[in-house]
Amino acid sequence: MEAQIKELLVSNSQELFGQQIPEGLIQFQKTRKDVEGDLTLVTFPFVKMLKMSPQDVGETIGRFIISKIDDFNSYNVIGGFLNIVISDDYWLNILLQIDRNDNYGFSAKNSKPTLMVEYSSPNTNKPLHLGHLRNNFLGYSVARILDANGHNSIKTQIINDRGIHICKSMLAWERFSPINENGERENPLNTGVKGDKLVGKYYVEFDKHFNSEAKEIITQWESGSFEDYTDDVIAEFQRLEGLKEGKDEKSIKGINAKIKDLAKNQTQLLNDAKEMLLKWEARDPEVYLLWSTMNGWVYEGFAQTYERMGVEFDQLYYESDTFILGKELVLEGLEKGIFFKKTDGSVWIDLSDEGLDEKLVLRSDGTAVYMTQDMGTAVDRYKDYSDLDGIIYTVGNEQDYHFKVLFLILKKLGYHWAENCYHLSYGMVDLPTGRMKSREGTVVDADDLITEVVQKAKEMTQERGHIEGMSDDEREELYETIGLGGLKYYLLKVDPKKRMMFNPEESIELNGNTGPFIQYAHARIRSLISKGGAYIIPSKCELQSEEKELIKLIFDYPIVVKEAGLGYSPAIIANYTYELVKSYNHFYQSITILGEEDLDKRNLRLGISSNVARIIKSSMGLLGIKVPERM
RNA sequence: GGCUCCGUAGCUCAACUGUAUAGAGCACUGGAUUUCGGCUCCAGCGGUUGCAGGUUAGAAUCCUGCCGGGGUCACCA
Repeated sequence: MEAQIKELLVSNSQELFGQQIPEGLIQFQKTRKDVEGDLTLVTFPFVKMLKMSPQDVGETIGRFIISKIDDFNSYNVIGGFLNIVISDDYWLNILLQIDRNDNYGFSAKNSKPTLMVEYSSPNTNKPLHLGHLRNNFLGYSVARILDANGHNSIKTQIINDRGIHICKSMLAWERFSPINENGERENPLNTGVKGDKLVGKYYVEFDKHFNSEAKEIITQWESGSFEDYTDDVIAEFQRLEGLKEGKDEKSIKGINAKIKDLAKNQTQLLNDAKEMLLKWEARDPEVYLLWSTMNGWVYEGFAQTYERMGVEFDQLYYESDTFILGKELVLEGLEKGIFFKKTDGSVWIDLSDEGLDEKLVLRSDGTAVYMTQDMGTAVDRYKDYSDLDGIIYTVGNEQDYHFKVLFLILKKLGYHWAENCYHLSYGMVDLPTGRMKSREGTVVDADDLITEVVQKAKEMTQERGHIEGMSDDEREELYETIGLGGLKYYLLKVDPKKRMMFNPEESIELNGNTGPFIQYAHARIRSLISKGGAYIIPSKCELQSEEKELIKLIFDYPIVVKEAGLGYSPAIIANYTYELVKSYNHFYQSITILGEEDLDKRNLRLGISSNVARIIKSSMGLLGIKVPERM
């Protein structure tokens, strides 16, 4: 429609305005709700060139296109806005076409390049928390949105299964886990504790011992006892102590933190963990067995959580596999002169030309860091999928710098596809009390939260839901659908890029801009449809404003899907669906459907309702949210 | 401190690539059911879009400065 007007104006501009007008001048926008019209042309841009008032431009164009295009009924000009009213027949025809289109809103499958979406990628030594929920829901939804746009998405994650942090939990388990009467140490089976939670417990355990050992060392130093420590360390401690002289409380706090770091580095425990990492990289059988056993527990625990969350992965990557390739890439880059080696043997890249600084890519002891394995992983993925066009990394915005560097390194290594790598950087989830802090015990556990919202959904549904005649299994499934629907919607409705506030009470609300509100609308329409029976959309029928409003919204769906894909933003879908539902509820409240005696009108309203329900189901599906038939 | 992101109603969030009177939800106040599912709908209340300049016919949006907040600048991941 817009293209048609543009064409018409450009080709007739001599006749209309006595001069050629550039196409760029013709700008459309949506008509305001309180103004009559279906499409609005902005006339301000013409004013300067044509030396006409915005109103006159509007009148001229309005008169002209009304005479040329049959579907245009009338127009009005308000200031610099030309509002065009399109005929009811046109909208009816649109609805008819949409109704017939089974794949409405979606592009043809595999019509666009293959893209990989990485999300989740948790540490294997901590259970999943609220932040991971945003990450998982986001990544999974983006993958579905990309599929809807015709891409072939490969959902993946990188399992952080190696590194010093893993060795910490392993060491702690080996040292501090109690032995039961059967001579076994704690495991998920003999404790009944979920695997990821158990390993997480030992990571915390490590930290406890680690800190107390460091404290002892500081006490020792402060009492003037320095045997067992190198001159460097002693000198550094004394330098830091000296710095405290005459400083305010805040600075002293900072210096004390540095002293603590220094002491931590002297602990036996950390040394042992480091040694374990070296052994692991050398594939020491004993360490390897412990490692694979404990990781197995974690995976088992995570799998349960993913299952309940309703997310899945097509392909997994393990750092324990890719870090070696990363190391090879470092050697390669070293030969090419992209990286350089410091005297202690550590390898770096100098990015000062790019306005960044030097970045470590390999430790002096030859072990890999995060960057090393991320390089390896990326290259590995392109090896595995020859048609892979790009990778979308769903990772929090605290890693903006990391990805900037990673993509730059890949580019410097000569991988042209680095340009198609995109960091889907999302904001942190804050609690009303502030940021989640493990030390302060404010971390919201994913499993607990899900259980809580499902429980709440159960209470609410038992109170006022329509669940008579449902089996127990069906009921349980419904509670999951509503609880998780609310949680997902709550986390996805906000622009991913933005930091957001998680209010536990609000997240289980059922009114207003919430998942259950939308789910309810769907269930209500489905109930209506089943009572109303089949319908045929009439080719002629006068439209009421509520009906036309809905057809226009339905008509917007494909554009919304496209925009959500281009912006990697489920929030665009969520906000659209909410608008649609609000508009439908208004319609439902003010217009009789089944009681309507005029068959055409009844059919039309059923047709609109049916398509609204279909889009709710489809769009919520893109968010990974199920919608029930009854609730 | 350098780099970077953000400041919109009491609170949580919208506002496409600049455009008409900056919109929703929650909260608060008042209404609606001879009706198809009231987890609904309607109305009211609530704003100097952090501040000050600039660009533009037009700025929440673009530019500059300031104020306030987050993130990051690890041989952590």
